[in-house]
Amino acid sequence: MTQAPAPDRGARSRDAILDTAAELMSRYGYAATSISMISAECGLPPSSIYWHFGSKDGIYVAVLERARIELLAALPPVEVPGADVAQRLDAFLAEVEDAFRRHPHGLKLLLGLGMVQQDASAAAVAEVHHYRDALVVWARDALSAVFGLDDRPEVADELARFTLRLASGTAVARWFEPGVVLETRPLRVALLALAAHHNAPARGSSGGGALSCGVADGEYGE
Amino acid sequence: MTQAPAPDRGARSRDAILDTAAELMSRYGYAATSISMISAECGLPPSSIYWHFGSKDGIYVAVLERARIELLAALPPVEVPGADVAQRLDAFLAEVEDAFRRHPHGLKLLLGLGMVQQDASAAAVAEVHHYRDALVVWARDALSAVFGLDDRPEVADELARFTLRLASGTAVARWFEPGVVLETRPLRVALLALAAHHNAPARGSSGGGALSCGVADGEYGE
DNA sequence: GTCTATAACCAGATAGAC
DNA sequence: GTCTATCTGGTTATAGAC
Repeated sequence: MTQAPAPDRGARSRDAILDTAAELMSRYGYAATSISMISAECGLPPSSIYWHFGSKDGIYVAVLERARIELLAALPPVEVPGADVAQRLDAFLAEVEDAFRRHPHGLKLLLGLGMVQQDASAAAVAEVHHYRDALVVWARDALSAVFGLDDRPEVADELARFTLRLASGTAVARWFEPGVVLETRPLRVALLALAAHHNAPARGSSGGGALSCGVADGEYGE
Repeated sequence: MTQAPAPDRGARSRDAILDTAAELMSRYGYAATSISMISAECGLPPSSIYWHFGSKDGIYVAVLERARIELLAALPPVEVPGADVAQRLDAFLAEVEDAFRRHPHGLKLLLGLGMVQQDASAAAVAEVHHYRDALVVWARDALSAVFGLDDRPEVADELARFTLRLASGTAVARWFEPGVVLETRPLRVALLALAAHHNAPARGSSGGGALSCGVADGEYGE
């Protein structure tokens, strides 16, 4: 009941602006989100928003930076626990699916800009690439750990690209139909088949050749 | 050398506006593309643009409609030729990859709006969904024909979703790095493994059980 | 740090001559 | 069908009191 001495009123306002901006920008995109909209939604006048962030680009950079930090914190650690490939993969996929469901902002922000490369401020472009690069590195390292691909970086890269592109595409689908989730069952089948196709060592699995798959390499092989 | 009697000057202007708008909107998104930009780029004054399309929404609808028609015309026909699954799948993937490479506008327009659902005009929303639905139907029918899934519509749906999401995600990646292509090799492995996982009949293939895959169903099965 | 008020500008859209 | 000129309203951003 202390009557709001509010030593940190500034920080709270800053967060409120950031929350509102993240919500609106991930819904309408950067260009279509105006300062007036943010102001009306969060209650603070435009001048306060400018006091905190300096410019519209500044808001965007701050929003994206926070989304990146939150998303990376929510993603599974690179060293997934599990004795064999199947266990690690299941743990990995469960956590990815969960992060995807609980952090709808992340990818939508990256997509919903409408200004990714051209005409944007250098800081905004840098943050966009920072965000994206962090995701790529995380995916490569995590999948490398899951499949034991320390000595096959190009395979880990392919699995990472595949996973991230499927996740991005699912984020696009969720844009059109809210409620769409990342389908981990087909992704699981696909990742196992891809690893087998490359004769991944499957270190820690029950057997060296266990991942080989007749379909991919045999009858229908390239 | 006929000195431009130009009986179809209107149609040519309309096309020029459409070309410019498609280029700009797929690059910057709908909201960030202004009438002035289109006017400056294509040479015609704003009033001419409004005479042809009535409103900014009208331009967007026309651009999207044309992109949809062009993309669908470029996609492989539903009935892919080929005696067995492998042949049909290869033909299918080759054409999809080609269409993806040669029609960079399509997906970027769908993504780069920043206004997909809310606040947009009813006509724009309808055209966006028309576009998307046409792609979904095409993918389901084509993959159903490739794998012989007439009696397994839910499997065809899953393969279609998988393929389209991977393609959408790749379109997003291409947004960041121009030159990115649709990787059909991993997609091929994944689709075969998914079909095998569902015990797809593989009608027209060399054998009924040929698609079964030890990895997906056996040791690591769910 | 937050507010009211407003400057400077550019957007989408229209009027009407030709 | 195309042009010049313009209206109205919203946009980013700032000034200055509190």
